[in-house]
Formats: sequence, structure tokens, C-alpha cells
Amino acid sequence: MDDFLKSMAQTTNEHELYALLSPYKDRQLSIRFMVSVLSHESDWQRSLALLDWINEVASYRPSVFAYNVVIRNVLRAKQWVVAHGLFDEMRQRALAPDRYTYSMLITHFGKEGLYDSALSWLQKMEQDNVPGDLVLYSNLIELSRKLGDYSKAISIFSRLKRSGIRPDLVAYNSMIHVFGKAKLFLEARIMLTEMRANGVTPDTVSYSTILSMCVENDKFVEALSVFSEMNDAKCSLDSTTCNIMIDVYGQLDMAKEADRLFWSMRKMGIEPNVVSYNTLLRVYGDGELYGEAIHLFRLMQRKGIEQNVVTYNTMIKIYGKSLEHEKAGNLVQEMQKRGIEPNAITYSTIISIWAQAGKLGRAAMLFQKLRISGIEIDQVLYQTMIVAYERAGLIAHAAVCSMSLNNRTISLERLPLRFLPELVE
DNA sequence: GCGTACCGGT
Repeated sequence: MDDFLKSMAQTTNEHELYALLSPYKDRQLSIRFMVSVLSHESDWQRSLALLDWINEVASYRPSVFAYNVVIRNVLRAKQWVVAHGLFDEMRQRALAPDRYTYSMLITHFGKEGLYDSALSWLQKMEQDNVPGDLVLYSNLIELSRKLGDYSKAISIFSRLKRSGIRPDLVAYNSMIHVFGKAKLFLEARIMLTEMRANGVTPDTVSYSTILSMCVENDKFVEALSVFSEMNDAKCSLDSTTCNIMIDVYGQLDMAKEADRLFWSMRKMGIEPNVVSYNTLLRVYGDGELYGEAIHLFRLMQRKGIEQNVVTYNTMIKIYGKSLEHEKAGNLVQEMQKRGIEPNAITYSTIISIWAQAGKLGRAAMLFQKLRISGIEIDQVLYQTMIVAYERAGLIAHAAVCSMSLNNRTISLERLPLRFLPELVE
């Protein structure tokens, strides 16, 4: 008990605690106080200790609310087993988990990718006849979307509306996303009208979700019209919107407009981020504006703007396209020196560049090195090497590579090495 | 109690 008080003293007024907790004076008051302390506690272990005290020392049955607070903290700390235990404990004490309890459990397990667990909590909730509310339904819509079950998301949305709940901005934005993924473009656009009719003003996220849906489906011209609709509605832009539009302009071969938008961001009070830079870099590369690309890349370094693996992969691709193969290779060294680890995309880009430059031996050697080093080689990386061999007319090598891809248990890893002498430039 | 959108390789 003393230890417990000491630990509680870290977050509360020690004097007050002692006064209220001399439990033999007024037990009811100290319990009430402890429950209120509990509601402000965010450390999961301390809140658990508090709950135990209420349970055991005070022999008082905590409320569902008290359990919900502790379960929330436990879930935030990703203590899944403890959460299960608390849920069972509630049941044993004949406390009925409510929609908050279920909402938290479903959301946190779902967010962690533990979809099966999340769905089993939903099942329990339905068995308990606990009615959903807006937040719970929104969470379920998001969960279904992440699972790729768009028709489930759509049916939850209509269940929500049927039960008389008015969707809010977040729910509508989620649905725009769902309709977009389900390729129901018209329905996604209709959401904008429906939300306005229900007094919910579409925000930046609503529009940029539609914009990225357009991009994902190569509807770049439609993106332009959505963008002007957004401007007409006086909806403010942010970095994400600008990034999407820089991409759109690039895809439409409107590098000038992309450029103009990027360089006007700061005037609009939007700080371009690494994604903005990476996107403009790619637009420059696609437009064969190699000088601009190199300049931008080095400008980032001079100005100390964050560069990541995508920045380097993009720039490596550009050097490949401008036939500066050595510089592409140098960038791999440079990124490693700066602590940015190359990934499968870096390697497939560089292998494809070397193969096209007629340096198949070098490409094969790198591929071999990756295999031996145990770096994860994904489908595209294999495919890149297979295509490189095929283009060079080395069908046997391509076949060996395909066999390793299709059946990684076949131990043919050493074979390409045996062929290597013929390949050296 | 909960929460959404943007960049790179065949």
C-alpha cells in the first residue's frame, strides 16, 4: 500500500492523497476520489494498480467506466493479453461491456492489423446486443476498408444511416475513400453532394481523397476539374493536396504547372515536405528536365531538407534515364554513407539500369550478392533480373532465375555464378 | 471512446 501511494504521488498531490486515503475515515469518499484519479491516469500499469486497489483493498465493484479507462490505457500500450484479461474480469464481475468498451477493442486490435481479433470482438458485441453509435460504425467502416471488404463497409454505412445516425465529416470522408477503392467513382462524387445536403462541409481531406482516387485510376483530367471545384468552394489547400496536384500536372505533361504550384506553396503558407520534393523530382525526370532534377536534388541537400530512400530511388532512376550509369551507382554508395538503406526498389532500379547499359555481369553480380547476403528479394526484383537475362538472350539464366522465383526451395542459387564468366564485360 | 488523404522499382 505504501509503495502504491508513493507511485501515485508522482502524478497527484501527495498531501491530498494521504488525507483522502486514510481509508478508515471515509471509505466512500476515498473510493470516489480514486475513481476520479483513475479517470485521469494514462499510465497503464498505474491505472491497473489503481483498479486492483479499488477491487481488492476497497472491496468495491468498479464501474464499467473504470474498466473502460484501464482498458484504454492497456490498449494504447499494446498489452493485448492484459486487455483480454480485463474483459474477462468484467464479465466475471457481472459488468456488461458497453459500446465504448467494444469500440476501443475493435479499433485498437484493428489498427494493429489484428483483424481476426477485431472481428471476434465485433461478434461478441453483436451477441451482447450492444447497439453501435457513430464512432463505432466509423471504426467498423475503416476496419472493413483496411480489410478490402468494401461491400461490408458500404453496408455498415447504410446500417448507420438506417438507425437514424447522421454521419459526420470523418464518416463521409471514410466513405469517399471506400467508394474510391471500390471504383464506384460516381458514388464517391455523390458523397460530396450528400454531405453538403446534410450540413457537413467537405474539407481538404474530402477533396484530396477524391483527387487521389482520380490519380489511382489515371483520371488526371477529372482531377483537374475536382481541383478547380475545390478552389471554387474556397476549400483551403494543404501539402497533401499540392503533392497530389504536382503529380497530376506531371502525368499530364504539364511540368510548367507542376513547377509553378510547387514554388508557390510557400507563398500559400504551405511548407513543401519530402513528398513534395520527391514528386517534383519525378516530374522533372519524366519531362526529361534532368538539369532541373539534379539542381533540385542538390538544393535539398544544401538547404538541409530531409531526403529519404524514395528521394534516392527517384534520382537513381533519373540518372539511369539520362544515361549517367556511373552517377546512378554512386548514389547508392552516397545514400548508404548517409545512413539511408537501399531497399528492393533501389536494387531493381540499379539492376535494370546496368542491364540496359550492357553491364549485365555487374547486374548479375549485384543480384547474386543480394541473395547471398540474405536480403529479402521480392517478386519484382526477381522479375527485373529475369527480364535482364531475357533481353540479353540468356534464356537459360532467365529460366534458372524463374525457377528460383517459383520454387525457392530448389537450391539453384549457385548456378548463375557458374555461368558468370561468360557474362563479364 | 475513434478517425481519414500524398512520393519510388518489372
